[in-house]
Parts: sequence; structure tokens; C-alpha cells
Amino acid sequence: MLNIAIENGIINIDTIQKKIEMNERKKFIEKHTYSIWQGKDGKFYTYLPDEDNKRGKRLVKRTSEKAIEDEIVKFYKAKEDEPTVIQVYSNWISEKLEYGEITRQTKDKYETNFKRFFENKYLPIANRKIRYIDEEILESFIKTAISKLELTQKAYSDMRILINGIFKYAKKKHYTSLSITSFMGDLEISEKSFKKNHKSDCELVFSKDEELLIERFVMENEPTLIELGIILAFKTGLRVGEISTLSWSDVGENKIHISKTEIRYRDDNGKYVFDVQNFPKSDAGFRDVIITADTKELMRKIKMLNPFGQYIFMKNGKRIKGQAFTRRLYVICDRIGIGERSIHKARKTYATKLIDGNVPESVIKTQMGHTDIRTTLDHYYFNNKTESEMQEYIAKALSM
DNA sequence: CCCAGCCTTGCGTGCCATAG
DNA sequence: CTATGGCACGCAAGGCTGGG
Repeated sequence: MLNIAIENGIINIDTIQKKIEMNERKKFIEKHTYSIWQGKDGKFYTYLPDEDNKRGKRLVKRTSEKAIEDEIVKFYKAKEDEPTVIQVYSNWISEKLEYGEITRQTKDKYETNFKRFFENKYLPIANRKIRYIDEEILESFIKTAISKLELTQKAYSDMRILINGIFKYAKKKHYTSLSITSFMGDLEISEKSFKKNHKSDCELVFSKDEELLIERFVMENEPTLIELGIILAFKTGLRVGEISTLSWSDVGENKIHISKTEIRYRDDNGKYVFDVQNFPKSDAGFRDVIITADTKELMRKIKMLNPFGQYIFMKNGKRIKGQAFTRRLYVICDRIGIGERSIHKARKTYATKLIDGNVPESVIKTQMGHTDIRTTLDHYYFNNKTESEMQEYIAKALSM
């Protein structure tokens, strides 16, 4: 059983902080081989190793036992070469990067996650020596983060990846004896402790009417490239990263070939780099998306605005970034008085329409670029019907 | 679990229309 | 002619979600 500093059911962070310090302190004092004695003057004495001194040690004197212990702890702490959590973390991560086990984008992700979880203001452990992190501390660390940082399940799983990675690496290097695998196996965390981000269906897709309003709003004025790109998203279900990197050579008579996507990572100076990656999000992402007659018409309109560019969607000679589409869609939603939704919701709307339209699953999978139809059904299928439509469907079914 | 995208927000800047 | 303010986009930073 793990012990945890809990008072009235609430983890006491101060207690845990003290415990970390106590563990460190105990360790150092045990390590100290010279004895501590009280002299006739009532003061406390001990020796500390000192290579500069002829005797190889120097005598220290303090007025209290605690003060002399403080001095011992300070001394060994300064000499301490045992790594902190953050040091283990960065060694682990650079090793992984070196071996090509993770990509640059993942490193970025881990970096922000590490800051978020391990350097949080409630119970940070980044700068603690990893050897003194025991199971009790670790459990408090995890539970504090979950409750104070209001983590979702997903966020916790991100945190777990780091914890497992760091502690497995630390054990391999003999920085700690703690077995993270068995610790995690024993750790019980209630699903209830996680924050849920519940979103209703109408926040996740557009209804038929809303899509119509958007299209009308765009087409009634002089549509810009960005706006036409938004319409394209509704008509093809493409990811925004795919739209923003389309070239005319990708567009065929009846289909659009998807082979590129927008990526972002930090360069060595920490600056963000937006780039075009010559393969889509997943292998299934390579695909030919069938387009209909009205989409072809749309493509003609787009071509008139930028017929010769390297990319279809360009402004001032530069590729338009994915976020420009999302922003513009927000504004359009505001203008026509419907709830703001991102362009990715156009993809979900598209998928919902295909499913409701009884399109064969194999076709839906290809159009969406999914390897498994479950992905589409689980994450892209929502109820975007109005109440009267729903009533109609149900009435029809009941009368049969 | 590992990976890679998407989402949201703040800020800077250039453009444009309009007010002063 | 200049100040001002809205708008749209780029850049950053950090959080969330999807995919195999």
C-alpha cells in the first residue's frame, strides 16, 4: 500500500514538499561519515571533506545541531551529482531524438507538457533530485496535478507518457530504484477526478441551414480565396492543413489528390517554422478525394483568383496558413449570427452528411482518409438535424 | 503509447476608411 | 493632412483532439 499525505481527504502539498526535503536531508546526513559532537563550549562540531586543506578535511562549528546539519546538507547538495528530474528528462529526450525515436514536433509537445506538469506552481518536481522522489511523493505529484491543473483524461495520458519515460530512463541509468511500471500498475485514479470537456453536437458540426447561410454569405459578396477555401472544406471534408497546401497539380478532373499537409515545429532558436510536409497526417491520408460537379465549379472560381501560384491558396505571393481559414470562418459565423466553429467542424459536417446519406463505408473511409470506419463513426458523426427533422424521422419510423 | 495534427488566444502590423 | 479605430492576417505560445 502506498502512503499518502492526506488530511481530510485533501492532499497537503506543503506536507509533500517537506517530505521531499526531509528525504534529501536524511540521505545526506546518512552519507556523512564524520560524527557530530558537542564541544565543551556547547557548540556543535563536525568535519567536512576539503581537498584544499592539508588534512583533507576542515572543522566546522555551529551553535545548534540543526545548523550543523544544515551545513552538511548544503555541502553535499553542492557536490551532488545526482541528476534532477529535469536533467533526466532532457537526457532521455535528446537520446530519443538522436535515435530518431521521436520527431521534432513530438519533442516540442513533450517540452510544453514537461513545463505544464513538472513545473506547475502547486507541486513542482522538475528541480528535485530524482533519487528522492519516492512513491508517496509521486502519487501526490500526480494527484495534485490532476486536481489543481484540472487535467482531462487526455492531458493525464500526456503526463503519464513523460512520467513513465523519465522514470524508466532513470532506473536504467541507476538514478533511482523506483519501478515505475509496478507503481503505475498499483496507482488507482478515479475517472471522476478528470475534467470533462463536454461539447454538445451543435458545437461540433454545422447544420444544413447553417452551411447554407455560410455559402450564401460568401457567394453574395466578392468571395476571397480564403472564403472559397472554407467552402471547399464543406464540399470535400479536407483537413485545413491539406487545403492550405493544395497545388493545382493535385487537382484532377474528378478528384483532388491529397499528398501534403501543413506542419509546424520550432527551429533551434525556438522560432516556429511553418512548413509543407510531403505526406499527410497518416498513411491513409494519401488519397484521391472525389469531387462533385458543384465542387468543380467552385474550383474554377478559385482558379480565376490565383491560377498560376505554387499553391492554390496564396496571398501576396505567400502560402496562406491554415489558421487564416479558421479565423475567417469565425468571423463569418459571427456575421451571420451562428455559433463560432472552426473549419475542422466542416470536415465533421461532411462526414456526418456522408453517413446520413448512406454512402458505402468503403467510400467514406477513402474520402475521409481514415483506415478504419470506426474513426469516422466515433469522432465525426454527430446529430446536426433540427428538431422538426428529428420529429419527422421518428414519426416515420414509429408509423411503420 | 507515440505521434501529429487542430484550437484558442494575445499581440504586432499593415491597410483602409473616416473623423478631426 | 493626421489621428484613430476596425479589420485581417502573421507570429507565438500553450492547450486539446485524432490516428495508428
